[in-house]
Amino acid sequence: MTATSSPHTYTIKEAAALTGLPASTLRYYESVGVIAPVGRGETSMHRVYTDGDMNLLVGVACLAATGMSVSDMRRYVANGALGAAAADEQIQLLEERAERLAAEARLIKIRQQYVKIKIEFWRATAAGDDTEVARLTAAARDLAQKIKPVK
Amino acid sequence: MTATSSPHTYTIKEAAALTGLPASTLRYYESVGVIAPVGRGETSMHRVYTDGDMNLLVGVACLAATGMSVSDMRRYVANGALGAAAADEQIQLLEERAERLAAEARLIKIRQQYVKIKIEFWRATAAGDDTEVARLTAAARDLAQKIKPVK
DNA sequence: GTAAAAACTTCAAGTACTTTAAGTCAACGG
DNA sequence: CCGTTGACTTAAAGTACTTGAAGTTTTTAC
Repeated sequence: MTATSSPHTYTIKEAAALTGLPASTLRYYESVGVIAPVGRGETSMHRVYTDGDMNLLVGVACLAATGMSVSDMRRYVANGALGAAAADEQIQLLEERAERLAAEARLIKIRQQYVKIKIEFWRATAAGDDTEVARLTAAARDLAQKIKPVK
Repeated sequence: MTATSSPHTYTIKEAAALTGLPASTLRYYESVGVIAPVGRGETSMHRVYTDGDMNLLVGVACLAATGMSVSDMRRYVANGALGAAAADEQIQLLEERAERLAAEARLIKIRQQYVKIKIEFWRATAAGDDTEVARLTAAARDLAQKIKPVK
């Protein structure tokens, strides 16, 4: 490795591009304590993101994408600093995410079926095929019944 | 119940599941005038969604999914652009929605993998298995790369 | 039947960003 | 050196839901 360090740093714009989070959201997460205050430029007030910051932020972006709340993200990140001691709680937070994702996947399948039926419905409507329109309307209604067992 | 009539109506919960919009959002859209006030039960105050309401709402859900603002949705619906006469446009919207749902399903699978890896990561951390921790850290990073382009 | 549970209602307050306003700082052309 | 362009800063206001509380109604279970 060359020399002491490759202290590669990123501007907020680069950090936004790499995490997929808007710059405004990065500032927001910092302001509400999801992440610790980021370092600033010597002369300017501009935020300077390190590789370590970027690693953390990529993880935070993933959690945000699973719908984790800001307060849970705050907990999760704080626990991350604690290391192995907090493993149990981390696992619990993650298992809640897994459950939510599974439920979401089930609903998406139903919606895909529903959208498919509706496309056929509008084609039949445009074609003036009243019989088919009635059949598809009933099919859509049947799909509603499938929702109940999902609970 | 005798089969004299098939009312083809939906509760707010069914409407929510089929449109993909939460019940609270359906009420909200009604309150801010994106959709006209929905019919109510004879004896109760409960909303009763007809097939016509559902067709409109599915269209609205498509618009919402593409990030259209509430004020634009209001104007769009008021213009009748989501009426029965606009079957072609409905189909166009629904096909975009089908694509979006497919993309969402893919994304959810990736997120499920990410959460799974993170759970394993914390289990390995708790067990002090440094080799496994390193492997899972790398796996999480690889997966993060897959998520970026989708967003 | 009656009684508990689940689903619905409104309204107010909360959440998670997002945008806007007003200003600072750094780089480039003239 | 000076002006202008553009990225950055904070703070406050705005947007689009979301949740909670308190109270009906409908469904379920005995």
